[in-house]
Amino acid sequence: MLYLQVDKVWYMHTRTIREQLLDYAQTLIMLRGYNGFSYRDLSELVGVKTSSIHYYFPSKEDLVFEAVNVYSSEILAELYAIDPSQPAHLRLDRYTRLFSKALGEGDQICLCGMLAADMASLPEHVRQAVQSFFRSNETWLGKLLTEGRKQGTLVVSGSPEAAGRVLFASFQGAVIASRLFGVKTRLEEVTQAYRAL
Amino acid sequence: MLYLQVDKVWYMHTRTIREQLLDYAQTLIMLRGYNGFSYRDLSELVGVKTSSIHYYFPSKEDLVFEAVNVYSSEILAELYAIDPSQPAHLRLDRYTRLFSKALGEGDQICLCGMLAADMASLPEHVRQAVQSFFRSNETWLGKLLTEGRKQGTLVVSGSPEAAGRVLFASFQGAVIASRLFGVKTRLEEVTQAYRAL
DNA sequence: GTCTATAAACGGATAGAC
DNA sequence: GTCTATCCGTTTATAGAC
Repeated sequence: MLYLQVDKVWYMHTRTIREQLLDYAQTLIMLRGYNGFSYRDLSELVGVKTSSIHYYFPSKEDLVFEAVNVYSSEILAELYAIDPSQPAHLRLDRYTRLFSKALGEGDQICLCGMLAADMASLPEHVRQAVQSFFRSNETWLGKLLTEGRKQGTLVVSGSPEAAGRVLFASFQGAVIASRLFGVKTRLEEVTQAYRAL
Repeated sequence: MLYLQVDKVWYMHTRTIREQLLDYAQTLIMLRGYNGFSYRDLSELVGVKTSSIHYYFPSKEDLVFEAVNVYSSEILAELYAIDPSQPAHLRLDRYTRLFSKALGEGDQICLCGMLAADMASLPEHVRQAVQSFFRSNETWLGKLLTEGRKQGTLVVSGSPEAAGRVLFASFQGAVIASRLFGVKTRLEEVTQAYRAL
């Protein structure tokens, strides 16, 4: 739920049409990918005509660009909100739970993982937004692994940068496999593989 | 190149229309996903009308089902052809090179990884074919890691089954990231992360 | 802002001639 | 087997009234 300041007073805010459109667009991309949903799908979910959607997002590329930026901002905000003073292995558990939310009801995958798969259909500025999301996660995980090794709770080999990239790839692959097999355990198996005995 | 025995004689065989269709379908799926290509695309690539494609593959689901089965058979044949008497870490390098071929000219990802992302658009028997491919790879990698640990060349933690699943997920995620960033190093970083010092 | 109406191309699929 | 012709719903997008 969002709040808006108008005339120095805070009003509770029911989501605008624009917000609803972005929200459902995110869900549909995570479910079926960029080429797997249409303005008609959104139209039926939100209850406006497809021509009204073009008022907010002139083209589908505009819509997906804004959707990926909103998604990225929200996830990264949660990521950077993880208390850095916590032991590394506990922060890794927090990250795993954060990533698990992408699964939704078990039928979704990470929006940026999906768009990375659909990249051949997407314009350059969307690629850059997705790359930015990947890099932020990879860097964060790389630092986490370095501290975990120092603290003796996580097992890492090689450079922290490369290890962060590999770990993020594992999570992306794991969430895809998790949905494919209809199980929730795949993400935790990734975490488990990095835990020191 | 295929060879066919006709009247006790081996003739070199130019690919049939059917074979070309399956071949290009595989490429298009690896490029753009199930919802990202059409019978028209195939029609222009092979040089037959779209109605002729329906002669071989009545529906698009028939086409993708056969494509995933051909792809799976070919990759698994190469996988099982890897000499089991070789040291585990060398077999892992062979696997990495095998998986790298999915990248093509750098613009493709693994067909089964792509279809796993597109799974919400696909029928149940395609899901089972993709699951089967995942399981075969995961099992093979799990055994490999077990032997690598025994031989002291690979670093693994936890059960071999779970480790195989995590490693396969890493490869799937790595090939997606590899294409996203236009680099070829991501797959090797995965291998590197499992190598004992 | 939202609608109706419409455009123009594309989607998978079928019938029937050759 | 391959084609022409066609069906009919879908898709993204625009123009213009309200």
